[in-house]
Amino acid sequence: MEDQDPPAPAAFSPATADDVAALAGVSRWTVARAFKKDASISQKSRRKVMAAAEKLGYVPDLLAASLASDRSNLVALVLDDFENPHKLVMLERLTRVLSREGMGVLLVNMLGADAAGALLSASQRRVDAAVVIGTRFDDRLLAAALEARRVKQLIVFARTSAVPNTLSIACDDAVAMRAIADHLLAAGRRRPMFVAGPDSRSATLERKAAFLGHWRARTGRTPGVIHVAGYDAGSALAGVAGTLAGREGEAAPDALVCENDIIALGAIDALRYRLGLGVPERIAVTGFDDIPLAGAPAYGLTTFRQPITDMAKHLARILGGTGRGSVLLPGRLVVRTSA
Amino acid sequence: MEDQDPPAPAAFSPATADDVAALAGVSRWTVARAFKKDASISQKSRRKVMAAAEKLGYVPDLLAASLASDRSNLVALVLDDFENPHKLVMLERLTRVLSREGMGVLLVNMLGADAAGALLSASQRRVDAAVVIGTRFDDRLLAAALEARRVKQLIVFARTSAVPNTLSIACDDAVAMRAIADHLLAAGRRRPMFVAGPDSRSATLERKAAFLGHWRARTGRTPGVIHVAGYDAGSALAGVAGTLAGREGEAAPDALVCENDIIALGAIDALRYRLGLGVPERIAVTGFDDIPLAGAPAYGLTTFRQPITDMAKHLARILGGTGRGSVLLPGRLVVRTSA
DNA sequence: TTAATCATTGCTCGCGCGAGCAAAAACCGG
DNA sequence: CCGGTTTTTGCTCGCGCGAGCAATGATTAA
Repeated sequence: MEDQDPPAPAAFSPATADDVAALAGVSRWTVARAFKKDASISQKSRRKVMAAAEKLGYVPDLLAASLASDRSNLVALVLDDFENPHKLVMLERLTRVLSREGMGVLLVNMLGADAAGALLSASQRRVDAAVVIGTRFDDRLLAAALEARRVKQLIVFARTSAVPNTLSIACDDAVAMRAIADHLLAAGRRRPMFVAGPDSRSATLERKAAFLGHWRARTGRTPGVIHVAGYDAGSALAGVAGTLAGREGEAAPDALVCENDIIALGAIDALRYRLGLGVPERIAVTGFDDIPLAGAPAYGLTTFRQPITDMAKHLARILGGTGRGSVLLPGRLVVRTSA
Repeated sequence: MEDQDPPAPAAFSPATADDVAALAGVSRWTVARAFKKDASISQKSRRKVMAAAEKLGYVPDLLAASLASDRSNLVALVLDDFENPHKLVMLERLTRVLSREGMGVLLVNMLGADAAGALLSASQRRVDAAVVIGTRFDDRLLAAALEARRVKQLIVFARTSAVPNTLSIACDDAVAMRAIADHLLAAGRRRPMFVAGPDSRSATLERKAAFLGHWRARTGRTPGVIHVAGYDAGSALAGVAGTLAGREGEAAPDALVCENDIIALGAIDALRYRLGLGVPERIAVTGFDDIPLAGAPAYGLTTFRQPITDMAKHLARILGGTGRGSVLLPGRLVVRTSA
C-alpha cells in the first residue's frame, strides 16, 4: 500500500463544463447558461448545475471562452512611466473597477516608447481594448502603431488624443489650469513660471498651453517656461535649481506651476535646499495629480486632483458597450500650504 | 464607384496561420515552425513564411496557442497594496523582465484581502503562475485559496512564505535588519523603536522580529514597537506622533526603525512637524525599499534597497523552467542623512 | 544504384467553450 | 384534451493553434 503520497495536486486537471453537465444530468450548454446572467434557464436546472459545479470546483475557462467568442474581457493597460506614484493610483482604480465588471487587466510596459511592440503583444492576446496611460508617448507613434497592429479599440487615458479612431478619457486640463492660475492671481502672485517635463513635442504640453494662454488672457503677460530633463523629482530639482540660480528681484518668479506633483516636489526641494527660497513665502508651487505624498506636511502641495474613479467608471462603461465617446471630466483644486 | 471609404478597419479580421500558409505555399504547421525558435525547418521555408507573414501582418495568436498547449505564458501579479510607490518599481521591473521572456502580465487587484477571488480570476485565465506581492495578505488565507483554486504555481514575491507548495523570492530581511541595527549602533544610537504596520498577525513581522532579535543579541535590551494604523504616510504620522507625544529623556527613543519607506516618511514628518524633534539630530530614522522619493533632500532617508531586478530575473528563470527553488537575495544598505 | 538515415513537412485530433438554431417541454385558454 | 405560445434544453460547427506521429524528400554509405 502506498497511500503515503497525497493525491498529487500537480496532476490535477480542472473540471470542464462537460464534467459538470454529466454530474448534474444536463447538457454542456445548460451549464454554460447557468453561469451566464440573464440566460434563459430554469431555477431548478441552475441550482442543479451550481451544486455540481461547486462539488467539482468548476469555473468557466475564460481563455476558451475568448477563443470561441470574440470577446476576451481583457484590456491592456499600457504604461510608459513608472516613476510617478500617481500611476499606481490609476492602476488601483482601473483594476478595481474593471475587475468588478468581469474584465481582466493585462499590464504592458511600454519600454523606450515602443508603442508598436506594446500594442503588438497586447493584440496577440486578443485584448478587447488597449488603454494607453502615459506622458511620453507621441501621438504619431501611437497612430502608426495602431495602424500596423490592430487592437480593436484604443483608448487614451488621462490625456486627450488627436489620434483618429481613438477615444480619450481625461480630466479637463484647461479648466484645471485656469483654476490654478486664478488661485495664484487671487493670492497676489504676478510672475509665475511653468515647469514642464522634457517632452516638448508630445501632447503633454496641453497643460502648459492652457496655463500660459489663460495667464496671458488675464494679465497680458506670458510666463516663462522651464523644461526639466525627466519626469522625476531628481531631474526637476536639478532643472529648477539650475535655471533659477542667481535670479533676483523681478527676474525671479514668485510662483512655479508644475506639470505634475513629482516635478513639483523636486521644485520645492530645489527652492528650499538649493536656493534657500521659502515655499510659499517667496515662491508658491503648484502640482498636478494629488499623489499621496503631496499632503505630507513636508510639502503641503497645492495641486489638482483628477477624478480617477469617474474616469475608470467611464472606461468600464465604454468597454461594456454602454458609454460612447470621449469625455473630459472635471477635477478639483486641492489647496494646501505651498500656494 | 464608391472608393470613398477606406477599407473599414473595424471589419478587419486578423490573418491566421492558414492564410500565411496558403500565401507561402506551405502547410499551417510549417508556419508555426517558422515562428518557433529551435524548430526543425529549413532556412528557405522560414524565409518564405516570414515574408508572407509580414505581408499579411500575421502574428501568432497567443490565446489559441494557450488553449491548445497548456502553457499560457501569462503570469498573474497579485497586489494588495497600491499605496507604496515601491510597488510601482516592482511592477516596472517585473513587466520589463517578463515581457522580454515573452510572458504577459495579468495585474490582479487583491481587494480587501480576497485572496481566493484574486487567485480564482487568475486561474480562469489559465495563468502559468500567480505571483503574490503583498504586505497584508495572510499566509493561511493564501494556503486556503491555493487549495481551493489551483493555480499551477504560486510564488510569493518580496516576502518569505510558509505556505506549502509555494516558492518565495525575497530579499534577506534578517541580514538587512542586522545591517540597519549595526549601522545605528555604530552611530551611537541606543534606544531605538520599531515602527510596524498594522498587520501584526501577518508575516510582515519578519523584519520586526529580525531587528528586535538582533538588537537584543547585541545589547541585551529589546526595543519597543509602535504599530501604526496603515501602510501609508498619514497613518504613520498619526501613529508615531500619538505614541511619542510627551515622552522625554530616557523614555523617548533616539531612533525609529521603520518597516518601510512610506512609514518612515510619515515618521519623519511626525517628528519634525508634530513633535518638533530634529531628524537625525534627536532621532534617527530608517526605512526599507528605497523608494524614489527617499533620496529627496527633504527626507534623505537612510534605507535598504532590495535587489528587485535580480529577483525579477530569478522569477523569469523559474517560470522559464530553469531555476528551481526559493531564494533569498542580498540587498544593500543605502545611507543618507536621516540616520 | 539501393537501402538506410536524417532533415523537413504534413496531418489527425483535440483544447473548452459560444453562436445560433432546432427540438423538446411546459404552459394556457377554450 | 388540443393547437398555439412561450420557455427551456440540446446540438452542430468552428475559434486558431499544438502535440505527436506519419509521410515525404534529401543525403549518404555500401
